[in-house]
Amino acid sequence: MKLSALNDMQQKAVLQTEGPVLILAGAGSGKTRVLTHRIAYLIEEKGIRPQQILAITFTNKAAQEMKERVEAQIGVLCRDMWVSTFHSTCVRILRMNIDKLGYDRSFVIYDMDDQKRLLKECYKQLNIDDKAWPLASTHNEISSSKDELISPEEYEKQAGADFRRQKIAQVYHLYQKKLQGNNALDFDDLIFKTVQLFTLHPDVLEYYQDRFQYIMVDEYQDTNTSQYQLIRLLASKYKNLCVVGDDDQSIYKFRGANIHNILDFEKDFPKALVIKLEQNYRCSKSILDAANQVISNNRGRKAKTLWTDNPEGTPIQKIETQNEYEEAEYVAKQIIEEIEEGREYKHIALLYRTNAQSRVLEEKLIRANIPYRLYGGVRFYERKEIKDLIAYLRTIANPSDDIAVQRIINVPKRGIGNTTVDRIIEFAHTEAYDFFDVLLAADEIPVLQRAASKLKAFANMMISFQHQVPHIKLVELVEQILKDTGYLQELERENTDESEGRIENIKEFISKVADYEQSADEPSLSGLLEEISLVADIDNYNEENNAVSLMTLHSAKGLEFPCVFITGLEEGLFPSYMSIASGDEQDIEEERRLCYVGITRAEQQIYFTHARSRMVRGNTQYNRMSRFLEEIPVYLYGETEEKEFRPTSNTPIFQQNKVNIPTRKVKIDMPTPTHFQLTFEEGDQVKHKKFGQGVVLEIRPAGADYEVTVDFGEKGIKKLMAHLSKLQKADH
DNA sequence: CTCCTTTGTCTTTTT
DNA sequence: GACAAAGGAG
Repeated sequence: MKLSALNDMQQKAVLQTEGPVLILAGAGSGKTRVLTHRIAYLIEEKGIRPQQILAITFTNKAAQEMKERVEAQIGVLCRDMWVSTFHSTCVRILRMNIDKLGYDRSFVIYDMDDQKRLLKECYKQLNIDDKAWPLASTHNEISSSKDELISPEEYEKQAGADFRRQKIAQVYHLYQKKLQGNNALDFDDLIFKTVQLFTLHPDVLEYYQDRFQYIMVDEYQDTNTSQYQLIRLLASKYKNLCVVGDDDQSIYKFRGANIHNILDFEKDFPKALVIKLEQNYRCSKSILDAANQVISNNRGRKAKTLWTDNPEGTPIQKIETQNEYEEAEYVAKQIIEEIEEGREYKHIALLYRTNAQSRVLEEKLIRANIPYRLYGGVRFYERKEIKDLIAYLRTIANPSDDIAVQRIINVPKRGIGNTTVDRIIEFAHTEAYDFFDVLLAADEIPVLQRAASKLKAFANMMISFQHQVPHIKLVELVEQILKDTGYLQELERENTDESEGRIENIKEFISKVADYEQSADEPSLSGLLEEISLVADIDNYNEENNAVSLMTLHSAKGLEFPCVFITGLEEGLFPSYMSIASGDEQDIEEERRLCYVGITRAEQQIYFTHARSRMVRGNTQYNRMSRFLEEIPVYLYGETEEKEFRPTSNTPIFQQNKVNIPTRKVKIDMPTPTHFQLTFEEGDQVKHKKFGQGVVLEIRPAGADYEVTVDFGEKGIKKLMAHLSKLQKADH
């Protein structure tokens, strides 16, 4: 086995196979290489069997790559080696054992949307007003409690006399009861229930301890308490635990990530060997310097200095524009320049803090005929038509899944309205039936008499699908559903751009099902559903596809690109308004780490852009340049510190052509009028819905719209966006 | 029961 | 601006 390709520290990390090891791996320091070599070394030199190894990665994509790399290196397939994410690992364990916790082994996994629906149901049943108790915050509280391994009972105990927390405890209880009744787990349950399984059933724990004698965890800085406990339990017998992480890249606090897991590793595992990988192989010197300068403003870090032998490289670029449209135009123009100088599309990434920022960028890329691919945002499996189809599949796989049944009971329309559905829920609840069972017994229930025939027809159709499952292929099942329910027919009848897009998506879904059926070891309906619920969008990242990548800074973690644009570097956007307003320096520090992650994605070239004004949620904001850019010393920006970009009115690249986006249909509503036609001028009388009639004092262009100052007399002088507020010219 | 319009809230980030 | 929920008409 060749270790000569590794530096001293990397070799040390590979060779120390026994006992607890903490690898502090700076950005671009070759940690993936270390991990794959380590696994290969375990198998080849130490004679460890692949099935004794468990490696946890952050994404499915990373897992797959790591496995392939190991297999390529040792020339043997390792089918029994578990390389996967926390969630997938837990699902695998639970599928074998969850009956011990009173669930059925064919449980389904609820995504965010399902979770919210179920919560809403709880609200209804408990008579809780979602105005006074925002759904999102309740959901958040329950989710983070689960991350902290706090059960409903425990939560209630801790709530004490606190009214708010008592109320949430009530919801949490019911929510959990309903999940179990639907034979469903949410994301957080996957980990929580596995820990519970291990704590309540030591024999099961011991089985997995003996099986996984060598455990490795990547991106350890982003593990939360429940994940930590899971690993601690699994590793406690043999203690061959190797964790890899970088405290400077911890960016998932909002998801419960506990940075102390990595900061206190040596406390938890006293004899741990700590190895620091400090040589960066990825970034040019300028880029790394910039990143180091930014992150040096954080306190409470593990001491380390990331350095590189790489050349200085080209200076980093900082560009200011008037607004987000010009920012996007600059980016598009600059991408074209990069391409002309020989860069490939797939080597360019466009990063931003919030998903909402992608729209304007997409628009300009399309006009400039630049192929791109969008990751995140509205995910493929979250689209209405896809979720509908999945709900059908879920109903077939698990009729107890009330949320799925309710989603599709009247999609497409079969004359089963809200009133009927409410009555079914009511009845199911008082008599403790599954929603689906009520459908079958509808004609015996007085309040459902009128709808009974429709309900039974629906239920029978689902049952007949169920009977078919063992005999036909999954693809055929999906096609059968589309046909028998009339779903496809209805879309075809609509015949709009939108419905066409939906049909496209359905076709893509079918081909994904076919892919699954071909590639899976033992394809099954529940296996398909599981895969669907656990894939992240980034898992579909594909090098083959020669297109610019657009994604949030969070999604970019673990990836690298020769050329990176980070857009929207403005106070209030990045760092986010929330982190500034909280007044907690720790929140700013998390944003700064996110910035650090962003910068260190770049190998050769990085561009920072910020806009003086930007539309956020319908109104224009004026933001100062981000503090993070102030933290980068001037000399790194090259000769000209700040450049300003001014588009010329007829920049040739922005033709109105649409471009075909290769694989995924991206939802964009084009074209957005660049020049909104005003029907009035200064001095005219205009009408407004709320304020009535007024006189136009001033008109200023702002993005695609105009900012108009109007004197509404006693209602005051207002600044309005002409298009947005639908200002109309009025006669006297 | 369905379709259409209006209203209000919202967003940081995601397995 | 986007989307869901609520309200009103047929």
